[in-house]
Amino acid sequence: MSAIICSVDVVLLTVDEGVLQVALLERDHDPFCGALSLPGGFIHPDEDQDTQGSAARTLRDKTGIVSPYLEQLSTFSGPGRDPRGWSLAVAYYALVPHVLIAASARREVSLRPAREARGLPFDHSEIVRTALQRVQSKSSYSSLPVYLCGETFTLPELQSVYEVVLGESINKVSFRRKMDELELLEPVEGKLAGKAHRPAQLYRLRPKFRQTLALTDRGFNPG
Amino acid sequence: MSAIICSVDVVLLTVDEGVLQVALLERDHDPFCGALSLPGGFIHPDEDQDTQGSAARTLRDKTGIVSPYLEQLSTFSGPGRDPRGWSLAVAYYALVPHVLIAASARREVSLRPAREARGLPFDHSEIVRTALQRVQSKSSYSSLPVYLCGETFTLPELQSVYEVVLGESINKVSFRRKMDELELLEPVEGKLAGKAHRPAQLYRLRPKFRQTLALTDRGFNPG
DNA sequence: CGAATAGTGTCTGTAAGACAGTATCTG
DNA sequence: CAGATACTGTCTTACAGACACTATTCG
Repeated sequence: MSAIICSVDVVLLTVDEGVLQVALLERDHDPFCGALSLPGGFIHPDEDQDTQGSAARTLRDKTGIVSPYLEQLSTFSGPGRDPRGWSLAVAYYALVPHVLIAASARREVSLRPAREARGLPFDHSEIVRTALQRVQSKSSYSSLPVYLCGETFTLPELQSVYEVVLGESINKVSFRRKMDELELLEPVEGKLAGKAHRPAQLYRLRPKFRQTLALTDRGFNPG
Repeated sequence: MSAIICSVDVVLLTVDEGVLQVALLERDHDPFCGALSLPGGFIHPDEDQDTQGSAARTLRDKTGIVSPYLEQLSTFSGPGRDPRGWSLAVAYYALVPHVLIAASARREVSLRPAREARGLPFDHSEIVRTALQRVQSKSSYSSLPVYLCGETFTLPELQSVYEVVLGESINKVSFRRKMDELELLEPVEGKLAGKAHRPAQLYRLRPKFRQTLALTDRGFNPG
């Protein structure tokens, strides 16, 4: 029961430029001073109600972002992941619309294509990989990707976010049928004018799904 | 970063008497001396390669069982869950066939119906609840329940285990079709004589699935 | 009107559920 | 042979995917 280094790390994901991006910060002290890494920090028992609180606090303090979606991913541990000694990190992942990052993220935050994140310090590359698997898997049978959209969005936008997350294209008719059955969305007045074509209907999350995922039995299958 | 109590807890599940059972131990010291609780213990940085190692060691030392399936569940934390102070427990769940418990479990191990586990010390009731949800959910689209069967088993036995875990009955034809498609099992010589009727074919896990789950797209649906 | 994107109607194929049949054991 | 359980053949139903059609905007 000697010294265990207890920390949290957050994989903050967003979709920009048609790609899943992960938020990284340049470390300002050793170990790995100067390297880009996940936002993370020590657990503060005096301050935090639990590790979820530690993650929310760390994310807010280091990136400026208060994420509407923050979920525990997994706990990583062992003698080798931190040169300072045996350590334990409870990892979380957050999903935020890109507009929120543009609006409130501190300038130090760097976005990098998440699937190309390699060579990060500690075991952060593995944590990012695990987060991507979880988000991809969970998106295949739930409404998780709506957290990557803003307040309002169109169905083609939402489908595109699903396709980016899942890494494969989805049948349009099936996608819309499924969205309809889930009764997840409600139309919002005001259309989104595209560039120079038929504008799409705007939708928003129904209030009852603000804090809950909608689940589907059979998933969004490629097509 | 003051003192954080770091431990692991294991939810050991098995199917007996047609019910999911959880293994509990009587605590022999405070806090909660005398109460039935999950097998758990402190992380030993000098000894453990990671928390998975801590969980395997704790399970072996306290129950005598070496589980073929042990997976991280979630991490529970906060100032209130342990009267000694701010604590963090990495929870794991293990699935073992009942014959293994009969063969190697220490006499102190008590099995209790898992869905009725309430009033356990710390937040162990919540941990058990979370484990049940995870196992149920994962069983609906994977071969997880085979770990609850012994080396060899019949299809009616396996289906019954699925039904116990999922809490609902499964269409027999669909179940067998699915098992066939997954190419998960191979027949074994020697039939299992039931009580007084047609004996069922014995099967075992194909070697390539010893360490891997088989996944299905659409799940085992009730019927 | 043409181009481009949004959205829909409908056919088809696939896979799951229901049901009823056959197979094989004990006493 | 009766009873009980194991296993299978096949029809029906439900849902996902394909495709082609209509709708609406801009220039």
